[in-house]
Amino acid sequence: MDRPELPLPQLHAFVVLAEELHFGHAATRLGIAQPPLSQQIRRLEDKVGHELFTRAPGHVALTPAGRELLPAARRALTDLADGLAAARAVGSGRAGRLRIGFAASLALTVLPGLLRTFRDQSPGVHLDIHEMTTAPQIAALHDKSIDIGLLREPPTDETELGFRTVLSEPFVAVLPSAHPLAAQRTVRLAQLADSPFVLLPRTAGPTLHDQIVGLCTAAGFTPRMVQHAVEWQTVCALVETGLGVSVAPASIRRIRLKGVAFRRIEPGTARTRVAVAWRANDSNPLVNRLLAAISQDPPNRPR
Amino acid sequence: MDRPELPLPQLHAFVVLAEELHFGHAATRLGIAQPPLSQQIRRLEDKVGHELFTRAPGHVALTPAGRELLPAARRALTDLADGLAAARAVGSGRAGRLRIGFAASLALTVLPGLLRTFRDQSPGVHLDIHEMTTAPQIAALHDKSIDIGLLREPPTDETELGFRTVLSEPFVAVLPSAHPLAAQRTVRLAQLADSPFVLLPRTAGPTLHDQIVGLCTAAGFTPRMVQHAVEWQTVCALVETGLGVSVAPASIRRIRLKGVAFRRIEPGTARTRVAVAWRANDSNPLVNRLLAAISQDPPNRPR
DNA sequence: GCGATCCATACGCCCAGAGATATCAGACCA
DNA sequence: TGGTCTGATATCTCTGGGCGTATGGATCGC
Repeated sequence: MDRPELPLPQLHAFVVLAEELHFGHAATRLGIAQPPLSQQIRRLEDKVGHELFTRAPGHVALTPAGRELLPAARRALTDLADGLAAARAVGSGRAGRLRIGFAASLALTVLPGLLRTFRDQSPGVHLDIHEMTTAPQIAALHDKSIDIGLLREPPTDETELGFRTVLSEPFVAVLPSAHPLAAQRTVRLAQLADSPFVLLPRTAGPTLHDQIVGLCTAAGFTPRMVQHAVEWQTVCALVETGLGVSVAPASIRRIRLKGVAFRRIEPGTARTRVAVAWRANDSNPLVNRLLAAISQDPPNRPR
Repeated sequence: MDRPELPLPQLHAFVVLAEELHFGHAATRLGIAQPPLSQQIRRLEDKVGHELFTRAPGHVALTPAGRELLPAARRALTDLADGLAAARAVGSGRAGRLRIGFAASLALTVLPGLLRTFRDQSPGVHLDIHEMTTAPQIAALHDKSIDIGLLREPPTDETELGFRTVLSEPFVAVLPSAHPLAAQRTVRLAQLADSPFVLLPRTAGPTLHDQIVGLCTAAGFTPRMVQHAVEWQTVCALVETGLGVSVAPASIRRIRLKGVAFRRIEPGTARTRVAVAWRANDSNPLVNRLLAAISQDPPNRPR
């Protein structure tokens, strides 16, 4: 690509004159006097090396060379105007694309409100949402395949990522309706000691997994795993079949299955945090806009 | 169309930097020092209103806004470079389009050589050739639907057109082979006084028509028209059928029909001129190139 | 900790070009 | 023939920006 030879102001004058075919009118449209316009055209013709207009008195017309240059000039000007507008829209966060990873358990709680709030504020922004568990979200943030993560139990050793807790919720026991404990309003964790467990695999989200196992350990037993499933939806389905019980964040109450009962765990002091995560050095203004949307409309309780 | 906000040199620098993603290398490619490049980018970012690159030490990358602007900038630059090259090619006569009207009788004589010469000199030029008689050529030159005319007997009262004679040729008698006069090597015009005539209609080319009729009148008779035809080819075909005789420019000897004889007219003083015609005020360089091609390769005798 | 690398900043030079006003020249019309 | 319209020319001003050199500051690798 060579260095540009034709200044844009002259091309603009050229295009306008080509439309008006009248120096006086074109100058008026350009907001300048007529002599400067004559100069602009003259300079442009000097650079092109050929006349672009024939000036018969009372009749200005394009030469073949001018006819050849006109569409290119027009395209260049509109391209730049459009490109500039688009760049400004993206730069100011009025448009663009934001890739969001989210934990499946949030699909029914924090995610809908967040998306609605953000879309209202930034209707021009395209949102790509990808369901993924915590660990893949961290990796995806690092390799820049997502810009925002909505995840559980953020790791504490991530210096390049920012985290902000958006929700703190207790745990619930997930029981088949037929389970004896389902008759109680609340459940103490130790009562689950003998039941087989269904949980997410540790690789999906080690922190949350360790937290749940830790709770059981504190209650005096080691949970006996019979099955792993990568989505809470699946966990509930497995519980429904009577395969086992589970312990899960309260959000999953939103998953309504006939044969599954959710029971508050006593004491309810242990809580799991849902956080939004982003690259600390991300200059994309949409990231900050989304964080602002979260602050403005905090989903601070499980609904 | 608004006045352009982004200077092209800055956009050029932007595009190069977006390709190199390295200020030093980009500056070298642009042939300038590094600080000026930093300034260019800075000024461009000021005008856009947003950063276009993230400058992490050792790692320059486009922002979303920059990614949005880049294709538009690239398109604009290539469009202008291409448009400028095309305009220069057209302006210098290396490319473009030339519309030529020509009399059908020249299709076998002056036209082929002229086209060959011109195409050799200006291979990039597209030639539109249109067969038409003299009067329509004059009209087409005036309304600019052709740029060049090749016609017979140019009118003398056309101030806005330029003419140059390219060929002066005698007349021949066109006879059926069976005609008694076909036995002679030459024919005196008065010998045709009793034969019916086939000619082009006067509207096709009044000057040539009047000239032929004038020759007959000078020879002491008024030709008796039995048929008009708008092409010499047709005239010859009609003569072949024995419908009549004709008087035509010698060029039409090139039309070879078994049953038609061409005979020199004695005395051969009367000649018809073939001229090239153009708009005197036409600034199209291709017109002058074509005129130059004619001067260089004069088709000065009927072949 | 010490260069090396890389980009930003500061400052100065200089010119192309965009703008204005005043004036001229040709064509056309009354 | 003189007025009008149109575009060109002449001349001046001013500023944006393109480029240079010198220097500062941050990060990285050894």
